[in-house]
Amino acid sequence: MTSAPPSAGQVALLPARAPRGPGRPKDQRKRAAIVAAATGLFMERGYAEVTMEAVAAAARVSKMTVYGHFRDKAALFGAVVRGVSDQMTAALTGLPPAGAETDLETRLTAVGTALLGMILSPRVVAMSHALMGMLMKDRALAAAFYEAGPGNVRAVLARYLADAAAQGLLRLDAPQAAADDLLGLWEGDWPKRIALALVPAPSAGEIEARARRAVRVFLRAYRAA
Amino acid sequence: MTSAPPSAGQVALLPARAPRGPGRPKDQRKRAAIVAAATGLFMERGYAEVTMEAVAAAARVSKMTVYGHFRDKAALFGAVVRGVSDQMTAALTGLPPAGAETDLETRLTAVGTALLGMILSPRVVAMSHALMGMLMKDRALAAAFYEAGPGNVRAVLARYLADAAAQGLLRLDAPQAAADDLLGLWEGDWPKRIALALVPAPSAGEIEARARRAVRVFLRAYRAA
DNA sequence: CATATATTGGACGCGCTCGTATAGGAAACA
DNA sequence: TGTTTCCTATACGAGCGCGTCCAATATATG
Repeated sequence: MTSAPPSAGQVALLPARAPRGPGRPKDQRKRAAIVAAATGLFMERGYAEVTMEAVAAAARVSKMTVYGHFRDKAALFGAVVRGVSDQMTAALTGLPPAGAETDLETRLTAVGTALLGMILSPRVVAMSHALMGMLMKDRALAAAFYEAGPGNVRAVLARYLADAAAQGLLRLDAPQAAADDLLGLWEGDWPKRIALALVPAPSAGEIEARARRAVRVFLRAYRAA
Repeated sequence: MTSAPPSAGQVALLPARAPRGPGRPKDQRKRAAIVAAATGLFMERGYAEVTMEAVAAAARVSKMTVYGHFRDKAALFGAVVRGVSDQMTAALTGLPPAGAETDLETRLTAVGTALLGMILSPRVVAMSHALMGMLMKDRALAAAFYEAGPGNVRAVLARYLADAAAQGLLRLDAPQAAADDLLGLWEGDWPKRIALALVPAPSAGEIEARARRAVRVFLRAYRAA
């Protein structure tokens, strides 16, 4: 097949085993460089359009080194997915200023601004699209990624809203559904339009304006009476 | 390149010129069969994963006939995009029961149910994803498709909401933005989860329930006081 | 009927990419 | 120092899909 669906074999983790053998150990920085280069390329071109030679060149490494670290293209892609998932979770856990000292509208706007700042970057949009393209062929990996990525965002946001409801700031039946609604309002069809390059990359100001507007609409529907 | 980005050359329209030359004219039914087969295949597999031979076989036609109707793979894809766009517009123009005799909530729920019934079909989800994959490489074609597809949906819905506002049923500043909100609430991240096969194809009941819930939230935010 | 074009089926060249093989040099252990 | 393993560079086999060529046949027009 010209561009086979990656079954994305077992991902080789970075700190797997200590270099306990004799002889020269594998250079983990080269490995990181390979993953970084592959991530960038997969992000902006998609799986099929990226050749292993291009990855090697971008990582300034011999192609054989790439195959030394990863059995095949699918395994490399698996490592990329893993890395992106980890990045997503890490980026989000630090975000929400859980304190209730400031206005809920202000806090939600801040969260939305940060989130959209990540999600609406053209590179990230392109990547998540390419990513989904491959994940659609591997349900197990897809589930793992969704849990670590979008699913985690949903869960964190749902907890956040549930807390606010517990404090009497919101009136909502299902936090999960409300989180869905807020995310839907935040995103709209901007990802589509950005992916198709119908609009330029949104500025920080535009992003904050969109986050704020969506929060206002959301609160009109969910604010406690 | 193994799977080149389709620049999607000029699309050959169906009723272009009458068969005014001497000799045997091209069989337009074969052409239609080719486009239909290609649409189905591109929908469920994506551009790179579909071979011209597969298209020919699915259309029960010789490969040479395919190349007789379309210069190359990109041109065939362009025809597919064109056809899908036309289908979308056609399907939507007949939808909204513009009469104001029934409840606005009921009417919007009906529109949303019909829309989601189209959009959330796993085949359509997969197709729109594959479609975007190629369109991301051809801005002109992307714009044309967006205008005919999602953009048109937005525009129609915005007009619909503006009408309702003119009748005093809604209170909204920007119909376009409100339409965005409603669409965002309708979709949520269901397309993502369906694309990744994390949830089975939604039943008609689930679709209507989702449409109704989203409309209720929307109206809480936008209903006239 | 004569003519021009469409369609078929098979075969094939071309270019591309994956993944492997090989050999020499580099770097980390003991 | 010696040994083991890694890294590089290059070449190469194998497979695959695009697009073309060809000879034979079918089907429309004038």
